[in-house]
Amino acid sequence: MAAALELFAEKGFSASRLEDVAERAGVSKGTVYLYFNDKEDLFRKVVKADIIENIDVFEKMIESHQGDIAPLLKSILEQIGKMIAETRLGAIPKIILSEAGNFPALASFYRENVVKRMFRLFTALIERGVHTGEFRGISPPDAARIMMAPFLMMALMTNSPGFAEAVELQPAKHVETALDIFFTGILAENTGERI
Amino acid sequence: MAAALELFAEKGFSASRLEDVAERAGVSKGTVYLYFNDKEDLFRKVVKADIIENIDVFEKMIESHQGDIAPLLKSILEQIGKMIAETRLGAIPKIILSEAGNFPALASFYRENVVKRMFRLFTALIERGVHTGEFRGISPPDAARIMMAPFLMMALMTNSPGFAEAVELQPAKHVETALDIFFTGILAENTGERI
DNA sequence: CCAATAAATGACTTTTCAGTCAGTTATTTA
DNA sequence: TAAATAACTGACTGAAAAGTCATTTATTGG
Repeated sequence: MAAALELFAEKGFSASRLEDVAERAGVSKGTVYLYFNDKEDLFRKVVKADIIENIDVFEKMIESHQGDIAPLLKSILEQIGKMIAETRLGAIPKIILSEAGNFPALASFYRENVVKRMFRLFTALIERGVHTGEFRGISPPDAARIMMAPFLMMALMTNSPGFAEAVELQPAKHVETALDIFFTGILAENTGERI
Repeated sequence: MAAALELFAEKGFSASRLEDVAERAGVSKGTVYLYFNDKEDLFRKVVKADIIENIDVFEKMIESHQGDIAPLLKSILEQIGKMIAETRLGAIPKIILSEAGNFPALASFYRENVVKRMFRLFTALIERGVHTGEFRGISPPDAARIMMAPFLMMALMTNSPGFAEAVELQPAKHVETALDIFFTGILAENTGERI
């Protein structure tokens, strides 16, 4: 599955030969079919693994959280940034977006269980911040989308050869700047809405 | 070429049958081969058309501009937002990112002539704003990347069925919020660096 | 109006690759 | 240590799709 994720990220799903996946994993093509019904099944299992659990963790963190929203939000985003920088998980949104048209069921699963869930989670957090007066009166869903964008960008670019370099994208710096500009942009204190 | 762009955007390059491109264009498969050497040649020509000219226009606008940077920057970004919302051009970055591994030469062309050029253009503008004191002392290349992210997001999502809806992305609103948060986040006046 | 030329067609050939399975190798159990 | 079982292999098959080209259809010019 790790070999498949790598190859799919590099070449896309359709353009990846199952034999190359097998070779990269150090087995023969036949072996792959002992564990996965077909190529699509392999793709589906690659996507489902490792994704859902992380969201559960974030939801738990949020439920039990007390106090200011910004530090929690920053902490979650920093963790996501680390995950994209240090693992191959960022390749999954890239593959999903590319292949959404060919695998409607999988795309739908991903939209419902990952995209929408993350979006709701961030929207709810920002809403809390707006209610307490910590953030200024922006629309929470709109702000959530803008907040997510630099992370999507980073996921895509670090998994497409040469693109991160083309925009001088260094993960840690990128996350830091994203948080700096976003929070400066929505904190009430910076636009005179509070204090 | 318009038919190809549509189909590649929907299904990806490898998964698109040349016969389907031909059908959508209202010609036969043979006809496609009269105008393009092979599938890859078609892809290359689709990507190169319509992209470069727009950047030339922006560079001209910038050269001749006098006065505050923010309004110019906003105007350029609004135009880009409109283009993504109203044409299929946003599909091109999506296809390029997906297929970068399979077409290194094309990916390299796109990185040099589109990504890097836009990136330099935005970086230079932000730098001017920082120098005049209009923007606070952020790193221009870092800010440029963050500024571009919501537009990349929009290009990808509006060209992947169901994803724009999943995050309630309405192009005009999205652009407006992106600009609002970004400029609030970098204007010097909001962090006390100027007046 | 007809010949010459250009454009388009779609049946055909070739290539590629997902998926199969009879045979081989490794591991477990008695 | 030998039989039984499990894991793996890669040559093979069939389907799908890229790419070809002899033939047909449309356009132009005299």
